[in-house]
Amino acid sequence: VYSQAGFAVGGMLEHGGLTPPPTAGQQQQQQQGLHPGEHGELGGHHCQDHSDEETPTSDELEQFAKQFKQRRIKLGFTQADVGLALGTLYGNVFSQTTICRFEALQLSFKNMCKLKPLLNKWLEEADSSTGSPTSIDKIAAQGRKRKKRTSIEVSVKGVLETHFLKCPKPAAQEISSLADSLQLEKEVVRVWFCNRRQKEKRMTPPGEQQQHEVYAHGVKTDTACHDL
Amino acid sequence: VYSQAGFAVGGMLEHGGLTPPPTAGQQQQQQQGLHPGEHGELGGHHCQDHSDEETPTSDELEQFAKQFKQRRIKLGFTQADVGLALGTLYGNVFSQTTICRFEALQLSFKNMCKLKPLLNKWLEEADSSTGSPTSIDKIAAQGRKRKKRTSIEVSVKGVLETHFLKCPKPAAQEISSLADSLQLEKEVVRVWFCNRRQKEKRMTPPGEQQQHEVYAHGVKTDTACHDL
DNA sequence: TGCATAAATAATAA
DNA sequence: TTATTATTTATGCA
Repeated sequence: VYSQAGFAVGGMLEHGGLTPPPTAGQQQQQQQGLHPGEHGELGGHHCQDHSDEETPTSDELEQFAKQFKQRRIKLGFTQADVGLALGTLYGNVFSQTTICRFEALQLSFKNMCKLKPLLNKWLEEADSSTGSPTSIDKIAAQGRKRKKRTSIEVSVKGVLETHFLKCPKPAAQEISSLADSLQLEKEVVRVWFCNRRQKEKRMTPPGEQQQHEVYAHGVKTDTACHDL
Repeated sequence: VYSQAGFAVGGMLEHGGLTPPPTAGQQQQQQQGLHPGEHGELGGHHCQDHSDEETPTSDELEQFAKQFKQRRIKLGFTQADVGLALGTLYGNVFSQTTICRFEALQLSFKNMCKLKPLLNKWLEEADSSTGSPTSIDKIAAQGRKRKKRTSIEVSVKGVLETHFLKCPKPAAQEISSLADSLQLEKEVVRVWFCNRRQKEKRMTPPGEQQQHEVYAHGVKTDTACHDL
């Protein structure tokens, strides 16, 4: 295992993990505070994948975790898949729970560090051997009768959500173009809206409405959501 | 508290960072990513795009403004949203008017140049992190966190269990009254039954009775349990 | 740490 | 559309 260079990290990332202290937590703006350290790293010098076999910084871990999740989803694996794969691949099985916690940065720093290289390795493998029976592809599965559950990326979800707010019931054509721009099957988008509407209905009745809506364009527009 | 990992901003590379799947995808893979026939320079998918820091030409500005607008819309943000976001993100708030003028190229050249990098940054961020609690997406109403896991008391569980045995699939109304008498949210009860049925299914097939030819679709013997 | 299960959500059935 | 199922993710707790 990896010896920790002198690193007095104790119960770091307890709950909020690496999340910085809730600066002036009033309002939902609490996420704003984290700017002191991130600044201009944007899309800059991260071309090469993490080659940190050494103790990474919290930031790196954060970055990695996020990236990891993104790619895992994109590749179509579940947390459980990964946990299992780690077992068959490197001898250490992990529960879905653990993978979940890793992605959410809810493990101890030490733990995160220990897991990172393994996951990174898995990622590389999964990434390159998409399709080859090497090991990971349990995807093969069997003749699924049911369509494999699509995993929609967070960012994409955001877009959908936004659209929903503007127009909860888009016309077929709108769905088409939306699906097109998001590179999703039209059917997937259609279903998403169906489910979203259902959810809305389930949530609404309980009276309680969100109180402060940050400068919402709150005009609960009628129905005709034209445009585009 | 569940302030789920805040994740630093960082312009995570959408999919250009790690090894691009060279395989001839045989997997349904729904390619997330750049939109087909559109531009190809926005978003931080490059390792080095310093080109934005320097004085752009009028043409570049025009191009950018156009693309910006397009993507802003696609992402579902209003000009006002952007203006505000710039404030919370980088310290400079701008009015909707300004953003509008930017998009319409109605600002002075100098002004345009000053704004461009900020907007570009915003775009990258919005593009890659829609959904993560970064900041921008607050707007996308994505602010709904996961409900805190309800803890059902043993005694209450007992009651539920009993009911389940009598009727594993209660109607909405029954759920309501049950929830009412147990002082639980209706939704919680509904979900409980859902999960309970799931569990039943998992447990029922004693042992591994996976195989066995195609038996005509299960005889949905169950039905509403109208007996109260 | 992981099990058991609550909650969330994509896909289906009716 | 509504009702449910099937699958996944996230947590309380031991």
